[in-house]
Amino acid sequence: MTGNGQKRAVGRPPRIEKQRIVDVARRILEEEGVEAVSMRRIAKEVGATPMALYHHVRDKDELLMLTLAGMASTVPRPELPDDPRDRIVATAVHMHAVLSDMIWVIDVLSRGDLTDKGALWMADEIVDSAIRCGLTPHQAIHAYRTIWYLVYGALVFRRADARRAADPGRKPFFPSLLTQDDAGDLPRLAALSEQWEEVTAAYDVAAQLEAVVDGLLARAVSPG
Amino acid sequence: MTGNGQKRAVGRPPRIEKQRIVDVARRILEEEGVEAVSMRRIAKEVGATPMALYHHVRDKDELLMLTLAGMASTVPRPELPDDPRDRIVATAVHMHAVLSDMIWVIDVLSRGDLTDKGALWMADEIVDSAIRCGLTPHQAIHAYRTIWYLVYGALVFRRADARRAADPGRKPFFPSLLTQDDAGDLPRLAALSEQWEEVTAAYDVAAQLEAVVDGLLARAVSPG
DNA sequence: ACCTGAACACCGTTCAAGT
DNA sequence: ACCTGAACACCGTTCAAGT
Repeated sequence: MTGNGQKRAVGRPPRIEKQRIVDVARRILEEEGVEAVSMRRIAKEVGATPMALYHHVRDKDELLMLTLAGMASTVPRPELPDDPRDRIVATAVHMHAVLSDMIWVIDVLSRGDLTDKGALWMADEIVDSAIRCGLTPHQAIHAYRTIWYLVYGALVFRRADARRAADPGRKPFFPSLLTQDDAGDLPRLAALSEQWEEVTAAYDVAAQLEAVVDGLLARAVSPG
Repeated sequence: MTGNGQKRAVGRPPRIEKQRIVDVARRILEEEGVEAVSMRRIAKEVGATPMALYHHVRDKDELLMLTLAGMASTVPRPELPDDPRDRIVATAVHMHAVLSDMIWVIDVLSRGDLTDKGALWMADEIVDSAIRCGLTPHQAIHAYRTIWYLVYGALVFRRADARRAADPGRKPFFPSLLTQDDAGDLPRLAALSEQWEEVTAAYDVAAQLEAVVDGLLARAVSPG
C-alpha cells in the first residue's frame, strides 16, 4: 500500500510489527533478564498467539540476536585520547562501562553472534591503535580478542559475585569452606582467605586493562 | 545398619543414591551439554520420579554445582617450571587446556560458584608465584582474576566460533555483513576483513597469556 | 501473507499422601 | 526418611486451517 521501499505490499497486511516484537523482547531482557524471555510471554504482551511470532523471526535465538541491533547507538561515542596506547585502554574501559549498564547483552552475545554494526567502531579503534603502536595486523587482532575476553569475563563474574552477595542462602564455596586442613595444600589462599572477598570486590578493570594492554603492546617490533 | 560413619541410619533406607544422581547429571552434561539436563530426564535415567531427586538436592542449581566436585582430580597435576613467571603462565595454560576438554564446566561455573576444592591449587600457584615475582598480595589476587577472566572468555568464544562454523545456516555477522559503505567508518576492519576469520582461528591462548602475565608482573615493586 | 488453534513433547517445583 | 502421583504453571515449535 504505502510501501516502505523495501517490500511489495502483497497479501494480508501485518497486524504485529517485527520491531514491536523485538522491542518487547528487549524490554523483558532489560527488566527481568534472559531467563524471563519466552516466545509465549512476548506473544501475550504484543497481543498475539505464540505462533504469530514465527512469521517474523525464525526462532527464539534469532529474536534474541535482533535485540542487540541498535544498542550501541543508544550510548554517545566518547572522546578518546590521541595517544594510541591510551586510546586502546579508554576504548576497552568504555566497552566495559557500557555493557555494565546493559548486562543482559552479555547473555545474548554468549548465545551467538554480534549483530550490532554500531558496536564495531570499538574493535576498529583497538585494532587500529594497536597497529599504530607497532603491532602487526595479526597481533592487533589477537590483542583485540584478548582485551574483549577480559572485559567479558570481568562482567560475567562481577554479576555472579553480585548474585551471591544478594542471596544470603548460598554461601560462597571459597574462601568459606577452606578449613585448617587446607592450609598445608593451599598456603597462599589460606593466608589470604580473610582478605579475599574485600580484595576481589576492589577489582579495578581499568587498572587491569592498563597492565594487560602494556603487556600486549610490548610485543611490538618498534615499541611506542 | 552398616553405617557410613557420617549419618545415623534411621527411617527408610534410600533407594537412589545422591552420588548416582550427580553422576547421571554429569554424564548428560558431558555428552549433550547443559541444555539437555533436566530434573525429569535425570529422574527417568536413575529410575525414579522427578520429585525423588528433591530429597537429595535442594534444586536443579545445587545439583549442577555438585557435578563440579571431583572434576579437578580426574586430571593429573602437571609438573610446573620453577621460575615463578613461567609457573603462572604454565598454570594458566593448564587451566585452559583442562577446561577445553570439559567445556560443560564453564556453563555450570557461570551459573554459580566453584565447588571443587581440587581446583584451588591453580589459584594458589598463580597467587603465590605472583607474590614471588614482587606483586603485593592485593595485586596478586587481582592478577589471578584477570588471568582467569581471559581463560574463561577464550573458552566461551572459542566454542561460540566452533558452533557457528558447524552451522552453515547462520552466517557470522562480522565480517560478512561489512559492506563498502562501512569502509569509511571502519577502515581497519574493512581492510582486514578478508583475513579476519583465518587470524582469529589462529588465536594462541598461551602466547596471549605470556604477554598478559608480563604486563601484570610489570606492576611489581621489585621486578623479577 | 499473516495469523489462529490445537497439539506434541517437554520444563521446575509444590503439595498431600503413602510406606 | 524416602518416595510417589497428581497437579500447577509454564516451555519451543510443528502442522493444518482460516482470512
